[in-house]
Amino acid sequence: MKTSGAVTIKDVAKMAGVSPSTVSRVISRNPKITPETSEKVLKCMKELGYYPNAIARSLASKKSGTIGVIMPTTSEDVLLNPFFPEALRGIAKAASKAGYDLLLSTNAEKGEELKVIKNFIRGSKVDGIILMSSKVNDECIEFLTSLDFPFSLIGSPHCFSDKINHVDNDNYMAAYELTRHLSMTGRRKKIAMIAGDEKLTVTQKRIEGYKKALEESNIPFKHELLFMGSFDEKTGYKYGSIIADLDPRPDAVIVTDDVVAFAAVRLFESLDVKIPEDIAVASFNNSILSRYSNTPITSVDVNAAKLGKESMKLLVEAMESGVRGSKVITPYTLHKRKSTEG
Amino acid sequence: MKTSGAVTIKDVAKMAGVSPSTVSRVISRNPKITPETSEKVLKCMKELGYYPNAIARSLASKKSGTIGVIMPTTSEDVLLNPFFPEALRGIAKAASKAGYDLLLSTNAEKGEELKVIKNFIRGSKVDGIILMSSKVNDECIEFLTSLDFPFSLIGSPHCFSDKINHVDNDNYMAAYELTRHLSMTGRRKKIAMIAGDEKLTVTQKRIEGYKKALEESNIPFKHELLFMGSFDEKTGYKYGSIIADLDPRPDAVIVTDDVVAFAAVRLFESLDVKIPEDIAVASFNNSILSRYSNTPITSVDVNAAKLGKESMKLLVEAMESGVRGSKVITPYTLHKRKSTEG
DNA sequence: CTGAAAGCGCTTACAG
DNA sequence: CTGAAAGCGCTTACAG
Repeated sequence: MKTSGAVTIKDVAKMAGVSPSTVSRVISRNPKITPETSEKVLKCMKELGYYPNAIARSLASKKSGTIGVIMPTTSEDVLLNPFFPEALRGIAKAASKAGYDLLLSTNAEKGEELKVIKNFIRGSKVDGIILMSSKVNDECIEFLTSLDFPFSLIGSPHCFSDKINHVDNDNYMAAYELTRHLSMTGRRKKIAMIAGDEKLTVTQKRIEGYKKALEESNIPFKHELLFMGSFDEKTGYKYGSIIADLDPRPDAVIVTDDVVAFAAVRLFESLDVKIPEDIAVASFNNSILSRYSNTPITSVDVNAAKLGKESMKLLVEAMESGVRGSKVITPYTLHKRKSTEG
Repeated sequence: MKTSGAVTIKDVAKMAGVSPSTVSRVISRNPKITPETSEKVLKCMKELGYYPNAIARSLASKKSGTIGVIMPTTSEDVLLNPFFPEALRGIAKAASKAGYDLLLSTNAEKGEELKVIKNFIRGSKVDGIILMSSKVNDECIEFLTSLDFPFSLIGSPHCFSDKINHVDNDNYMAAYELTRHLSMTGRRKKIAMIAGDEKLTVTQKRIEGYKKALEESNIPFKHELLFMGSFDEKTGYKYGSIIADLDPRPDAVIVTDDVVAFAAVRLFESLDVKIPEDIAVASFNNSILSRYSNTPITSVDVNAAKLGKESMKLLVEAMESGVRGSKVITPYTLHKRKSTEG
């Protein structure tokens, strides 16, 4: 590691005529230092072009000033979907404000998250961790909880939610509202759902909200109208075509992500199934696709950047004040568009 | 920093009946260690649940095993555009393979990149740096070069390119080909261009390629048909409307990014300017928008993930073998779509 | 308010 | 092939 001249605390101390301890105290703004000495030392630091060695500092102080960010492994999630970059941006901004660096998980292989976390923590590389997605029975959550290591979660934990700092939208309500919107705008026959990976807690919440809304609309829930897929186009084409072929055909479908919804819409249109006349489509994430598609798609904006920002705030509280079990619910926004017009 | 038990090298040494030095050598796979001792030590490490402290290791060895990734500051660039997340993904995968962690720049404010870099380097936090975008007269490049600190650049440097490791597409050729494609499909009147920030080297290259193609097509270059904007929708609407109003109206426009192109296309269509009949549109980045827009847009895929991956490879060579001035040109792919049909 | 000393957990010439 | 010792550049009780 080049340190460009490698001016150390000793050099500064010598030049300022004080001890290294004093210089260290000046760096950490210890209030006991007299303004005069502080000023003197600061001047020498500037003159010598001194930068504290963060690594040495970490070792001595047991604090790294760094946050580990664990992204989901499957690259599709990250690439196709603006959610993760947006959330990451929110995290980065908040981290910068709070004075933390971000260490990214680079686990190329699926299911290596726990390994990465162990490496981060046991290697003393991070003071806290942000988990960017939330699975059912997540071994990472379990591990971090058992260690009482500071972390926060984007999404909702499957259990022990009163012990885990997390930030989420009210996905139950969001799905409920979306489904109700469909039934209120005249879709009362069959409302299908294309959901995501059932291991994700967000999937479960949305399914619950969907069911509840059906119930209140007196539309019976039917298993054969609930499809589980991934956050990709293929899922949209596949289930879109199945839905289009059903007899009687559903008059609405709620989809868990815009990319999927968009693919379904394209498929419907290719079959000359009209949107919203023949079938209404409502979705999540309010990506650029949903806004600007040929047929603009009704979508729920989950505000990923806000989720990221809040997760960082929670983490700071967890690290600095030992807070556990904080829960923040972030508002979502329903954007009604042509795809569900009544 | 919790280290969960905090088993150190000493504990392992004691248990194995060897010196800490030996344990250290086992960790770093020093070939001089006999297989027997190595095995014995390894067993003890496992038994004690020992994980090396990466921070301590960094301090002693002067190597951090982490790479600093400097993203551009303006959040728009990162959010609206799949380029950066995709490139980051490529970097992450390659980093993982090479055994490096990734430290992300979290500079919230514009123009803080140099500060972040200094902090990373002088704090000994990183062994190398990847610059994700390339400006003219970039003070970061200058600083890193003057320090001879290992780094690699995504994009092309403005000068000293034989001293700087970088990976780029042939943006000159890409713009040339795109423009030629327009003229070959019958657009011979006026071909406008909406380019990006003129401080970016990529902008300059693409303008050159555009000019060259015009020249070869015997279409005079006109300053008033070259517009400089940002990578956002506003730019597309703004210049799209100006272009639509020109008399005579250009019969084609080449745009530096899909988001911008898409906005322009929308604007044209709102004015009943037909695409591709009245005006052809060609663009860069091959995002989901360009593929699935109402009117699919011809676009150049720059293969951001590949750029990221290659930049990491270059950096590894720079760090481990002292390589400077390597240059990798990554292939692009031109996807011809309806927006430029002849 | 400041300094001397010990220590954070490793690595690495230097001996042997 | 292995060990003892010094050192990486800080921080932090402990004295005074």
